Amino acid sequence: MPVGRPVEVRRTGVTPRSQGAQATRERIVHAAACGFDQRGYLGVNLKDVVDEIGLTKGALYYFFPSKVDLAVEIVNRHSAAWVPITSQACTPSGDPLDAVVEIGRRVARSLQIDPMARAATRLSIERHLIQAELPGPFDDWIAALSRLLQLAKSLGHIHADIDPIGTAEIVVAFCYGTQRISPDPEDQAGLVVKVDRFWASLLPSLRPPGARSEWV
Amino acid sequence: MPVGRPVEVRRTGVTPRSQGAQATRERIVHAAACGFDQRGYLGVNLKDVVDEIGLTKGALYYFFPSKVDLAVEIVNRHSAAWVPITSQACTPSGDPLDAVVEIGRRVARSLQIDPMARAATRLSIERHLIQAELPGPFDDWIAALSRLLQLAKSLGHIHADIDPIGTAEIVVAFCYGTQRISPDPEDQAGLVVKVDRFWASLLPSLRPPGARSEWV
Amino acid sequence: MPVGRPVEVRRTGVTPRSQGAQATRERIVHAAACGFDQRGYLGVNLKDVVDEIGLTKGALYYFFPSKVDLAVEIVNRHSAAWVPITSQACTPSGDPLDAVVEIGRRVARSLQIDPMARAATRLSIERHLIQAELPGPFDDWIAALSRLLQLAKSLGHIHADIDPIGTAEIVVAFCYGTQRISPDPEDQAGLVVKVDRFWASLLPSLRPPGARSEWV
Amino acid sequence: MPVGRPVEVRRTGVTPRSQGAQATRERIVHAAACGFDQRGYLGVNLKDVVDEIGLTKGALYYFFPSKVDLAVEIVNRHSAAWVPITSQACTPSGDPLDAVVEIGRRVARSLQIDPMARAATRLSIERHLIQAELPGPFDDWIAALSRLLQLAKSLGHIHADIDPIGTAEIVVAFCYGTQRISPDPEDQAGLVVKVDRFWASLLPSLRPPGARSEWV
DNA sequence: ACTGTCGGGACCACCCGTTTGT
DNA sequence: ACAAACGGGTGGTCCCGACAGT
Repeated sequence: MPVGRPVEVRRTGVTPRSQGAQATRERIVHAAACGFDQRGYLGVNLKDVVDEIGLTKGALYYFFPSKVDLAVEIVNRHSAAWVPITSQACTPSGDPLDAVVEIGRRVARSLQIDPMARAATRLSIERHLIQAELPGPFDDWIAALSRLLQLAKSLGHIHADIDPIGTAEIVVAFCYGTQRISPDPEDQAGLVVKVDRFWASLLPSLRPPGARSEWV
Repeated sequence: MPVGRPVEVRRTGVTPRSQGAQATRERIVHAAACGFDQRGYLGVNLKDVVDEIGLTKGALYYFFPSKVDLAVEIVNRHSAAWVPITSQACTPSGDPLDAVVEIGRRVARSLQIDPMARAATRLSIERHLIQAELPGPFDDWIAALSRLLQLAKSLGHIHADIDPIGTAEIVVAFCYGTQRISPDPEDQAGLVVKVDRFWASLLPSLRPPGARSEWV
Repeated sequence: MPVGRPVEVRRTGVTPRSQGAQATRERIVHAAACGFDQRGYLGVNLKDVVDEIGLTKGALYYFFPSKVDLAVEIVNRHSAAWVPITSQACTPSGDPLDAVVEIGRRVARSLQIDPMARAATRLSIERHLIQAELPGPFDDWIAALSRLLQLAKSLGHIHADIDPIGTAEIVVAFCYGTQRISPDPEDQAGLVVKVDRFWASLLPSLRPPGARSEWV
Repeated sequence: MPVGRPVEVRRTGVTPRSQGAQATRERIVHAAACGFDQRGYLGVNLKDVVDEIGLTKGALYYFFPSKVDLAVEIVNRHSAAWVPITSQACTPSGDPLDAVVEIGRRVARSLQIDPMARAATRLSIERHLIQAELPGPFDDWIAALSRLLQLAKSLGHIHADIDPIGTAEIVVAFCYGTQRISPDPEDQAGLVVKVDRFWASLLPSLRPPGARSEWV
């Protein structure tokens, strides 16, 4: 129910602060996302979130009726943001294997630079601790990869005995594991680099002899 | 009255009466480990742990003065248990690459069947939420893999341009990610299978042309 | 909804709504002071304090993040309240010995009628049980008395061989001991009377022959 | 060292450890008394007491069914120990005023060197925190002083308008206050000195003109 | 008789998500 | 949008007791 709000506000002047209200809401979501990313759902307490941005609990509650609503908003927002990433590369033109790699790079970059993306994936994985219906993590990503790999297989770009779903899961698991295993949470700069290295190791065994692309 | 200690009360001479106490302590550690594995450090509350095994907070306090002591015990116990796993395969005899794969299988099996191992790795990764000095996760595992890969490289069993440390990190990240990403925490039965599939995908690109082993 | 604040909600312009809040805070401090006075720091449990004034633990936590904060507030408040008592009588005009007696009477009256004063002195003395930097008890009182006695000595109002500091300590020790030794904590009505009796016994031996004042 | 336990031990040999048992009991009482003296009844926890003397809670519980029993034992032991102090000086021979002073010195010395005495007085004063029937503090001391002062008055050794009970209370209050007010609990070495100084200040105003004794 | 192991249960300070009035 | 207050926990502490060894 917090979502709706007609943003058209439009002059009036009666609600002079609703302009800054959206910004405030944004700041709340961002601060909460940083917390969720680093300490998880249970590790975040709302007092710290609002203290960090100079607000009070009342202000937070004005925008989000509860803590779970905050989590839901972050996850939903992330799902929406990832739709283009996982879908746009699925064009029939071009090598589907290149699309697979490209999607991986985009996801890695997103996780690397966007605390919201990291928070959303973490919240998805911790969703059994949150009393709300949250989507599983990486579902659409795995689906997109599977489709592309299947396509590549039918085109003969990868070995016939490759399991698309299994391979997709390998990729996703590696990516998530790499992000979470980092000893220093701030040192996630190398995620894209590591993903590239991963592909460099994996691709040769996917491709049948003779195939070649700009990767590796 | 607890459960039925199956142990035959062997008179080893070591603390005769502590037999039942040790069993109790074991039950506490096990229950706590299951909780930490599934819900993380913050997601576990001690009341539930002791309720589950029919004890009281007082009993728990007798064995573990605090929650962090429980976590530390679990992590230390796991570190000790993994030493043989990560070290014994490093014999000079045999293909080091086989040793790498074998270690991975053992680790995977350990994570698959042993809640303590899962709890310990999770606690290590969450160690910034726990005020105690906890070792980083998988440190020794990565070290062992790196050494073996370096050895394999010097023996010419893998490509000359393979980065041992980077590859080791890939393996570990994949393994951890696979374990954590599972939608159903109980359905971790497939971990070993997935790891095998992972190796099947990765090994061909590591080996130089002509090399062959019983794997793949 | 708590009780009925009797205060007439004067629109002084200073923090309009904090009117009731200040009153609540006052009630908390007062109830806590009564507890500390009668049962000491460890003898007070916060639940009883808030129950007594019809509040909840949350309300207390809003004003005082911890029990020690409550103690610190009480001690600080008392220190501030005693400054005029121990300093205002130090005027050059008049007999310094009269000032000494007068200060003693005021302190006694304060301890007799003000639970906060009693609580503060008790907390100061128990300060090694409280993890906070608390001032020692009666420090300023002893200092003021010493100064006055020194002055009286230099004026020849008391014997030349009187030790100002030692005498000041005697007075203070007597006063504190009398307050604490009372079998019935409620029957502290006689403190001023006892202090007067004390002075009646002590003064004659302080004064050199021939000196006289309105006391005794 | 307190009273005089019959040390003759009872040959037999059937209870070989009862020798050390009494010593153990003594050590418990002593350690507890030190704790009660410094931190009060509530400030002492039995675990620390037994840890300090290398025992376990079970051992303590064997000797003292509960914490209050420990306190009661200490208070009773002290009461017995003080009987000679407060009574022996009441002989008709000699100046009763000297006896008053002498009693004060003995009490002061006892409080100064004997943690058990300090603990007992403190426990007596805190007796409303302890669910047990404990005697009030200093009762017999005040009674003895009152009697002596009354005698001195009837003998004309002190002013006719001196109130024996009131003066006794002054002395006791001063003594207790001095002991408790010390900033450093270990620095109670000066108690006897301070008491002497107190008498030096007080005695001249008690004695009628012309009286004299070895004091002051 | 004396001592230690193991465990019970109540309580406490503190924390924190939430809500109301303004 | 904030100040004020709620209330249900949570981890931790501690006094105590039941036995089991010596």
